[in-house]
Amino acid sequence: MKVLIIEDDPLHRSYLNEAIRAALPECDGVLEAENGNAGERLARDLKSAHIVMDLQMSQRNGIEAARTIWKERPETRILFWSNYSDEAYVRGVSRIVPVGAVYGYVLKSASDDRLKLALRSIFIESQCVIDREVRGMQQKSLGNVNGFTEAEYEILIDIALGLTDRAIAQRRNLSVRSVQNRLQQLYVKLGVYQPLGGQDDEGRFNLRARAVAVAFLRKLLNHSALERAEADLSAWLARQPHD
Amino acid sequence: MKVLIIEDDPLHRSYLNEAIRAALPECDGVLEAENGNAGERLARDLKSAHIVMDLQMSQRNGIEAARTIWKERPETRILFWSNYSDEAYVRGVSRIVPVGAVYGYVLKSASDDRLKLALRSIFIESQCVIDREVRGMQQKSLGNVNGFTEAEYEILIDIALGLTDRAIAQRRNLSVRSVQNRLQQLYVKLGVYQPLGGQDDEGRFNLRARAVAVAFLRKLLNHSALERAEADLSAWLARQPHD
DNA sequence: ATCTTTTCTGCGGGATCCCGCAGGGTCTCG
DNA sequence: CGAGACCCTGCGGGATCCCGCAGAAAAGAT
Repeated sequence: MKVLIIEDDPLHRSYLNEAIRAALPECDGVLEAENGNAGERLARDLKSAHIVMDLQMSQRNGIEAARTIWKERPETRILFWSNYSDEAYVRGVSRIVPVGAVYGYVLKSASDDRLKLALRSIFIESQCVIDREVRGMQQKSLGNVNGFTEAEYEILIDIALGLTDRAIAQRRNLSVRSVQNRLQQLYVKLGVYQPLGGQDDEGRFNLRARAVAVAFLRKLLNHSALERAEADLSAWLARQPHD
Repeated sequence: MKVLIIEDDPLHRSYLNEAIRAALPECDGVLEAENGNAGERLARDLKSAHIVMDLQMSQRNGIEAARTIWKERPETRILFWSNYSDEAYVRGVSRIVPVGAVYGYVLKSASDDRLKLALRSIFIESQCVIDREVRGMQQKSLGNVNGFTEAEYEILIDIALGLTDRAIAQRRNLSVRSVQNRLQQLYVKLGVYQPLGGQDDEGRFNLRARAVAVAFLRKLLNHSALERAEADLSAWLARQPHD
């Protein structure tokens, strides 16, 4: 059994290496990659790898790497080991995990023991391990309580990218008016909507831009989510003949 | 001589601790704080501390901490030790460094020796040390070559926060038209402006929203910059009587 | 099959945004 | 002093956005 580490911070890499050797004595080889690209390559070469990776790497974001790895080999087991439990990350991960796949998500702030336990659970006992905090985020995200529909999240991304209503309608196969409906819905859920009564900060905010701002502040969006979205967008634009 | 470490990652903290003891034998005490708040408190208690800190901490952002520390004791020497050289960070730091202050900015990806050398330069020889990469960012940022004026940066932040033209005008003491002028300027510099000729992706983008998106993608803006801006904004809103 | 709920859609109008045009300030340089 | 460069400002108009209203279509429920 071999384990592949994908992590760009050297300190964290060597810490992980040690933890893996300690927690998994049956493991007979630990490989390291310092970014998503190298990680994908190594994962492709290895027959069936067990992977521990960071999200948020400079070269190629962890979620992208995981997506292509899982696309080629859906049975690969991946433990995400991240600093944050931003909704953007959690949503990004649960969007790409294949059905029935074994994976984990533990925070770097977790204790030594928790990490080792997660390693054993996932790689030996084939059991998913999701940190409490991350799990909470998932629930809040997927349950409709204070949670965002896939449609709402989608349109949030579209305006964050700077698309016009018309472009969004075209991209999502909707009428312009429907796009605007979803926008209104989004504004309400983000607490950005301005009831006409309050003369207080009337007209201070541009709803569209404000929605993006609070989404960022609430970590519903983050840099890597935006990068992924931008990549998707330009792929779509290239596929688009002309208007 | 005592040194204060402000850094939220335990691994990096202990690594720093070791590096400091190795590089500065004349140092007779190393204190650690795991977030900005605790760091500020410790800095206040110590007579005259030398500080090494991370930007990007969860509780209270490094730039905020540095600002209050320097406000109380401008002669404090601070070495910023960060993962990134985002323009947003570099600009944030150089905006708050007091005149004549001794400080440093080195990346975590730098070698062991570079870090130790920086420690000695700053704390012993009173000499500023700025990483090449960061320095490059500074130049590009401050020089007008592909760089952004303070005014442009300011308005970028305002639209990123979601303010309307009118609100911006009010806040910055300008007419609405002037705000719009600056916006146009900004659009041009961000490469977002759409010359009327090109029928290609005509009308695909909402310039205002798109500008914010590319600013984020180019790391001209990041989460912590937005957080600071939001705090400033709400302070200003509170100070505002009513329109 | 019928009723209900949700979502999609067109219409229309007021507010906002984007920006060309033109006039009036300040500052510098010759 | 005038010429030039720069920024600020008002005006006006076309495009876009925000959203109430109401009918049509789709998805579920009884």
